[in-house]
Amino acid sequence: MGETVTEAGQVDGAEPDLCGIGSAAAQLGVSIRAMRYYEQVGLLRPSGRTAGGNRLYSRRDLARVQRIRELQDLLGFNLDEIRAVLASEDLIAELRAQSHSASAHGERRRQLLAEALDQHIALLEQVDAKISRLGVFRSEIDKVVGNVRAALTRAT
Amino acid sequence: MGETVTEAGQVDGAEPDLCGIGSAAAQLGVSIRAMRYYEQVGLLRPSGRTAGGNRLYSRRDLARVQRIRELQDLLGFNLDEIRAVLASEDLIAELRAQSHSASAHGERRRQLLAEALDQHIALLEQVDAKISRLGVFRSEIDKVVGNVRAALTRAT
DNA sequence: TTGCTCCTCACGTCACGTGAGGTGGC
DNA sequence: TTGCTCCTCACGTCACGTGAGGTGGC
Repeated sequence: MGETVTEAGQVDGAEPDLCGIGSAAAQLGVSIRAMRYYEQVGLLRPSGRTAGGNRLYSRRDLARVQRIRELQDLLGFNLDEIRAVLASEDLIAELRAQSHSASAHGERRRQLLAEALDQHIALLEQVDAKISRLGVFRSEIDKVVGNVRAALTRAT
Repeated sequence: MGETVTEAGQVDGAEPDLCGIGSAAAQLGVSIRAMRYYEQVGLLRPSGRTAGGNRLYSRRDLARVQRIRELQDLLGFNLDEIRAVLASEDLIAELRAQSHSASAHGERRRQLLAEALDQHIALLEQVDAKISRLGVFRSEIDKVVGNVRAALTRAT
């Protein structure tokens, strides 16, 4: 891990806090294979590599993987759908980096922001729908639990 | 659909309200292939077949498929995990069918009920954990929406 | 030199999707 | 006879799991 970092793309030269694939996967609770697969399909790019070819991940990379897993686990999105969400988030971050006044095309910027807003509002609605369905499911299970508990007290 | 029903396993001879695989799949919003696959891996058994070999599903069969999809979509269970949950629910239904006093082994029955209760309480906890995670995720997305909205009002 | 972690193929698996070719009742 | 729905193989796909064989720094 003490190797020199190549192609980091870092602007400020101060310690970028990178870690290897094993440490990254352990911290996130995902498999090493999954990390490599996300890279293979173009969802994730490690911020650097060691001279020996080992992948190096920044905190932003780790946050990206976490977002991928949230969209998979909580909403059941496939990797193409996740790609679209991440593209929208990347766009927002990019538009925020260039200030409004500095941008040459203010109208184009406004339009892109509006699209990203719509996408995220749609996401919110999907989250709410899931929470609502889970509430219904919860009450079904709760009813079964109540019935079995009653049957048990009658049986003692 | 007007064919005679074989091997229905129905006790009371009155109209059992069976439907074909196409109608069943459409009602449930699942694919015909998925219905056949659940049968292939032993999760589902159509209540009957026509003389020509067409599958016939009862309301209980449809409810079973719905439960399979809930466990898949809402909790992300695989079919082995779902098999265990359904086995527990089947056991509860069976134990309820034979009344306590009629049962020869009351203690065995009590133990099986206790196990099924534990399983369903664990299920409840998993549902609650999912709802909680979704709440956190929701607030993250909500924050992004707020920020983008603010950027848009500044841009107008 | 010995472990340990990392690398790149590449085949296996789970839960289906998707034709291929054939049967059966209005 | 013509559609329509159903049937059984059987290969394809997505998101990885799992070795196979090799490299690289303490």
